[in-house]
Amino acid sequence: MARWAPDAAGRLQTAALELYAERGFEQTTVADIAARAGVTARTYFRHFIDKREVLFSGQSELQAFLAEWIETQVGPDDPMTRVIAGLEAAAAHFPDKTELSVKRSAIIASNAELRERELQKLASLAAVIAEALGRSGIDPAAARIVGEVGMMVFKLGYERWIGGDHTSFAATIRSTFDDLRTAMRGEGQAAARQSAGFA
Amino acid sequence: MARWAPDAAGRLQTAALELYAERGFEQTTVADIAARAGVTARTYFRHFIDKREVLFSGQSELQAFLAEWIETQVGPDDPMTRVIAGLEAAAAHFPDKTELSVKRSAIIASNAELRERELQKLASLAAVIAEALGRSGIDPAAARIVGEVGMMVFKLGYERWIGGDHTSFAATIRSTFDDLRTAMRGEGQAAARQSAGFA
DNA sequence: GTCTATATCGCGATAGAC
DNA sequence: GTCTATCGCGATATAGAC
Repeated sequence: MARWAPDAAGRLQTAALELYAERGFEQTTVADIAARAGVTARTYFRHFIDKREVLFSGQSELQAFLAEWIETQVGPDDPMTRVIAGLEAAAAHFPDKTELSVKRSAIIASNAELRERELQKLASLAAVIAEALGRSGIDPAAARIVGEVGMMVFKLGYERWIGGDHTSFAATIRSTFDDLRTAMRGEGQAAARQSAGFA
Repeated sequence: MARWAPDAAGRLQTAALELYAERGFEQTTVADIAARAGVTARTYFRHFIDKREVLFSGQSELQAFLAEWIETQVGPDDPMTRVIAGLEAAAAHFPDKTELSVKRSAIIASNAELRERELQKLASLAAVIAEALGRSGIDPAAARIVGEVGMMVFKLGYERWIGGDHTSFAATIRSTFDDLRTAMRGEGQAAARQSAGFA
């Protein structure tokens, strides 16, 4: 028999999610989490850099998938189209929406520090998209913008998906992007100004 | 004579900026900052919730200005146009780019915790824009999207302004938005797919 | 795994402003 | 007198060093 129970990281994640849900993030100490997972606080910090990070694994898989997808596409489509298609593909591979994922979102929403970490992860997603586009030969400034837009669509789409109805994540991404395009298009005054020679 | 030197908060901000620039954020303790400002660490925490917050005042003025501006506009322009115009107006009221503001940006860029806080402030800006639009009768979902876009334009524009050439902040905001519109419009494949019935 | 720095916050006291 | 800014002390937990 092994000296330690396997998958300490997994047990820590489960313990943390449970405790954060039960008592709230601030009322939970890292020592509590470690105890429930059957390890010491020191071991916790070997697996996760800080108290927040337990809730944000998975992010790196998404980033890797997207970067790979963006760089291996060969079509003549423009960067924005390519990134949104990549997000839809990634969304199709997402695990189903479970009670736990909803709970996780609620925990994050309830605490400022956790919301900050989530934003940092999203910023990192934007950077990954921009870098992948850059490696595909897209101009860096344009890549930066498209990375930000892609990230925003993912953020709003995820939010809608978790909070909402029963549509698939991929479909939610698509409709979010459509709504964004509509908002950007502008009507009346805006259209007039634009056709008057804006860019 | 007053019992305490006035403007403790201001002295704390100055001291913090100096020390963060001299030794770096992590190498500076709150006690150091307080000492240089002539108060105790306990007093520091009465003015700023945590070690990072000293670098992010000013944000609330921007938010108040924008909310006010958005709600008092009367033109028939669509929300996106209104928000960008508001950002340009706010940018026109910004203090000049000084050595200190550049230094402040460099400090923030050099530390992950500070970048997280900056993102949180920007998220709060997006929320403020969305709420102001909501109070102006705009549909909440559309307001949310426009808030996010406005925030992004501000973020990218500020970054370009601080990092770049000699253009005014307002002009930088405008050209950033133009670039965003160009990226969103999409060419070739994207245009074809769109006219094939996407939105 | 142990040791430690320090960020953060609660509490009670103090002194001047109004 | 009440209000407000500050101090000083003490406690706890995160996070990094050794």
